[in-house]
Amino acid sequence: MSINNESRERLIICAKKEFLEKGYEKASLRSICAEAELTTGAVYFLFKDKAGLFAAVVSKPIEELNALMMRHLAEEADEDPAGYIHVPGDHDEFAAELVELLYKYYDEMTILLHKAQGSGYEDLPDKVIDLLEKGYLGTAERLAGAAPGKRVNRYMLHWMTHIQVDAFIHLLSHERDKDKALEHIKPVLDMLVSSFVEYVIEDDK
Amino acid sequence: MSINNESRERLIICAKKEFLEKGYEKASLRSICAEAELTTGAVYFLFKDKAGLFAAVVSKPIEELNALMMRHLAEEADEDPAGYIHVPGDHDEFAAELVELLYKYYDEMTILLHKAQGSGYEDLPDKVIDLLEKGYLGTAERLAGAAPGKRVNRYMLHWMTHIQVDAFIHLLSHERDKDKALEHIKPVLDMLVSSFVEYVIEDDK
Amino acid sequence: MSINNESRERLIICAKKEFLEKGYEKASLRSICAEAELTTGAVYFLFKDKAGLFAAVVSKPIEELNALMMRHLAEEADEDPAGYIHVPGDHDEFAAELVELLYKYYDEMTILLHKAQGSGYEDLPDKVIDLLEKGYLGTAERLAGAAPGKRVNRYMLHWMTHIQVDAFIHLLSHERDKDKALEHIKPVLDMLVSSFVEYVIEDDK
Amino acid sequence: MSINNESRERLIICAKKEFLEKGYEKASLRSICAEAELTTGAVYFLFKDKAGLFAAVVSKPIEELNALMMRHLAEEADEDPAGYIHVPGDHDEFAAELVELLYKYYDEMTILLHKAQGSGYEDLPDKVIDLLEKGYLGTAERLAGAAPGKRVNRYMLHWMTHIQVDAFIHLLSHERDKDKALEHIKPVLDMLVSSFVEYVIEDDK
DNA sequence: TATGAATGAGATTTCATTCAT
DNA sequence: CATGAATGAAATCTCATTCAT
Repeated sequence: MSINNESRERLIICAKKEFLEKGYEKASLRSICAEAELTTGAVYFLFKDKAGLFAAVVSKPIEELNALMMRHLAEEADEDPAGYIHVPGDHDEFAAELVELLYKYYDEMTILLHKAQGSGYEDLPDKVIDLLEKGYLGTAERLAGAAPGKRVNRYMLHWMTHIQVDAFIHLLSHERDKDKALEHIKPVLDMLVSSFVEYVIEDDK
Repeated sequence: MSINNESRERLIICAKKEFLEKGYEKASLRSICAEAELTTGAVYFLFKDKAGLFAAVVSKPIEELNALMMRHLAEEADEDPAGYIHVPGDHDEFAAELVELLYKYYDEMTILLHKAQGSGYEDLPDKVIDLLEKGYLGTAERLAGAAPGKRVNRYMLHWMTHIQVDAFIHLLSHERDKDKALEHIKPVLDMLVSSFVEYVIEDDK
Repeated sequence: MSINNESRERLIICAKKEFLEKGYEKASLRSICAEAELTTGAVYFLFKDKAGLFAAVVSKPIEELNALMMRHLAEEADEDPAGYIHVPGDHDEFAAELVELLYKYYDEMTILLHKAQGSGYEDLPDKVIDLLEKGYLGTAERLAGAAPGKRVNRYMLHWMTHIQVDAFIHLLSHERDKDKALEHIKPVLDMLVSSFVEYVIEDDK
Repeated sequence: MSINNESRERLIICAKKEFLEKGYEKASLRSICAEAELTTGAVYFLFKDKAGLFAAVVSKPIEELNALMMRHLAEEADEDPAGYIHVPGDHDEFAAELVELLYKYYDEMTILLHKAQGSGYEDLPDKVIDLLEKGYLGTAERLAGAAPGKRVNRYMLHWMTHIQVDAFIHLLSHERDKDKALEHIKPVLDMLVSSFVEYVIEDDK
């Protein structure tokens, strides 16, 4: 890209710190710039505005997260519905990749999850949930279709998708160590997968 | 004394609206007062400051919530551990009361859950989780103690308490109708209670 | 006076404290009234306004001080000019009375001297100096008139009156104990009286 | 850099005027900025805050005053104690320099002496007195040591230092013309120097 | 006598943003 | 590529004062 990435990067690092401490709205461009030994004008030259600076901090993690989600969803669509018969450890691979990503961008994820109010990115979890829910809906319908007298409970589908996402958010908020995180997430996923079939697919009427 | 609470109440109503729209920090005393047709000075006379006004909006709901939690916890402590063997519909009574309360103070609860950043009340869910977790730990230990070769998985205990609380938050955020909410919450609770025994109580080592 | 002096007096006591701590301008009627367990309205009923409350705190000490000054000046006017020939201990009597008064109203005097900015009483020392200077001018002129080739240096007269007053202010600011104060003031007065003759009465041309 | 100090200087000039009129606390940034045809934000950019603006007004005079004091004290320390035997006109040189400085910064000095309450600079005279007193204590002790049966009266030392400083404050407050001021101060200094030896050095017990 | 309610004006400060250079 | 200067709007809060009751 540009020749002098130095100021840009210094600004991103300092912004990350400030956003993490104070949240998007309370973060002060002045403080960020003072820390980066630049003036506020530089932000407007390099990033257009405060929102642009925030985007520069979080966009790469978001893109990688999106890519991972899409791959996960595509794989799930290819799967045989029978695969949803619960086998403990099923989703370990995806979970491992996700955890890897989440902890690689620990600060950025923390900002996105807890410090993004007012930034236009505050609804990332909701977006992820929507995305996943659509994918899971296909699976659930195939499952329900294959069993007579069954149908999908849409509220439970949404909620279970929600707590699945929440499980990772919770993990990130409560466990700073990646390896311990991987240990924690296993029974959680088992529970989620097993409950999915039992509570999302309900008796017709 | 204060027979004439009119201004006070007008202020609370307008504040509720503003907090709901903009969140605690972005809420403007000026706007609130303009809407209530009073000057900002009136806020400082009637409530001490912005925080005091916020407290006036949310304190009653919080107190009632706390009282309900305490009662719930006390009842649970009295229960026979055998009671935890899952019978669908088990916790319906408590759930019903809780839903009743949550929807009675729908706006206030929404504010507390999503719009309280910076107010000193932002950690209400965490506090509730802590409270419940302590109560549930007792139950879980009695359960584990009664079964040989079992022990409590503390991370799962915390997480399951977390998603239980989250279940109600989710409900409030996604379903405006109280009766539908009651329908939604039933299978959720069933799942929670049943999974609790299975995943919180794990094999020793 | 009025039947119920209680509120009035409580207000005066609390006001004295507040003025002493914060000075006239920074003193807050609200704080004073809160401390006195009354409302601000009471001040306006009992004292007209903030200035009136201040006056109520300081007027008695001022009156007594004025009375003492007048007496001192009258006595001095009666004196034989020869009396100004310096005899150490000369003015001890007046000094003792003044010190007595100053320390009887220690708080009030402190307020008047250091905490009265903005109250309309900030120039008390100047007024006292003016008063004394007029009296001393008579004495000085009689003295100069009695000695050929001598005249009064007006600037020195003013300055010496100034430091005489200042001597008492200084005393009050640096010595809380009345008896020690009386010890300190003696050589000061000796110096002042002796220098008076020497420097206020100068050679003609 | 700052070739364009225009706003900064306009602000300082207007601030000086406002502080002189109303004192530090009552001075209004709004008024200052309105007069300077700038917004209050400019003050916060150019000086950090109200205190910073005040400092910008008075810091140079203070530094020069301090430098002069130090030089005076250093010279005095070098002097032969015998030098204290009173020769009228002794200290004229120092006095002349001091008066020069005081009248060069007439407005700033007036602000510092009478309008600085609340600014953190209100105790300038006390600081000067402390500084001088320490220097004079050395002189007084050498003097007392050289004469058998004599000792230093600390209260008189402090008070005489106080009135020395006060003499210049008095001068500044009562005489706007520098040359007349120089005339006035001469006999004052004579009196001070001569009384110093007589009243600060007292008989032992 | 005194209260409780409210005003209205003012205070300092902070912020994102702009723009000529 | 970045600075330095400045804006303008908004923020919370504090105060002396008033007045019907």
